[in-house]
Amino acid sequence: MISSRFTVAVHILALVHINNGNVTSDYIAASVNTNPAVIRRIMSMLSKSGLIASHPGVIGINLQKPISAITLLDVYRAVELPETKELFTVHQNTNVQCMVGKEIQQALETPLTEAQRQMEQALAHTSIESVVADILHRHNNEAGSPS
Amino acid sequence: MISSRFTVAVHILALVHINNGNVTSDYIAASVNTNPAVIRRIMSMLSKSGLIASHPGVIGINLQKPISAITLLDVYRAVELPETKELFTVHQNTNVQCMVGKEIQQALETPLTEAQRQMEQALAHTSIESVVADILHRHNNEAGSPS
DNA sequence: CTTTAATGTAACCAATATAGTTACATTAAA
DNA sequence: TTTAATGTAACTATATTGGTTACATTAAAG
Repeated sequence: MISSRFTVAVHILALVHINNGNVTSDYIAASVNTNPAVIRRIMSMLSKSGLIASHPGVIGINLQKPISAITLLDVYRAVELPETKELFTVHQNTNVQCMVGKEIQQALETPLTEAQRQMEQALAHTSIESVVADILHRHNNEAGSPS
Repeated sequence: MISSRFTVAVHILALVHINNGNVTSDYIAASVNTNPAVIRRIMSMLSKSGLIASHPGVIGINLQKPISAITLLDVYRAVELPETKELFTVHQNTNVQCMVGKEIQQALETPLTEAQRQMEQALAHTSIESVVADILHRHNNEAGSPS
């Protein structure tokens, strides 16, 4: 299972974009319903990946790329797998005296890498801009009369 | 990250197929290099999903479907997400007073479901039969002279 | 019938990941 | 100088994973 850091990070970026960067970690935390330190921890990961920039003592979070150029894949890579890069865990230290134990990792590499690639390509097809557009669209529809 | 139960389960099925079902959990554990109880725990999940059948006191594991009809997706679903079914964790209990907090889960559902679907479809393209064929192929190539 | 050996499963344990929480140093604006 | 925000560390609770031991159940072999 992929942790909720990912969707929280999308939440952060949506708020940053909608408010033109004028948001604090306290404000974001109130929307996410968690602790400001949790938000700042995820912000740190987004900063290290070059998606946002912020400064101590200064209100405001600056997107480092156009919102239309930030995809779900960028966010996923920023907050999940910051070092490992692999979606699937392949068991190691198998018995090389056995043919299956000797070859299983290599035999699985191609199909598992391809599965990960397909998932990542799907994430790459959606920008944060379109997620925000969907949020605004849903909000406007609900804000209208219920007739 | 997806746990190694998945690749261990593939390992189990490969050994079952290659040995025509005449394998014990001790034998499999020696190839995987783990404890027999770990193997039996995963076997239990494969049984509950209808992929294999076995019986106390009896050596032998019976595939319940043709090996060519068992895909990596079948195995993945059997040993991962036995109840939840969702690859991504979406944070809940967000602040509905905020537009983003109110709509974020719905806005993410389509792209995340699609990403999961793409990954699963990729897994569905590879059968255990083809994994075993790859193992045999690699084994035969290496077994030959190194010339 | 008895012995043997295998599966099915429960009960722990250690290690790790996740998310929440508190605290505080650093920084810059008012 | 005061205020307030970020950056980060430390600690905790919880859940997951994988390893381990133990044992009841079962069936085959002798």
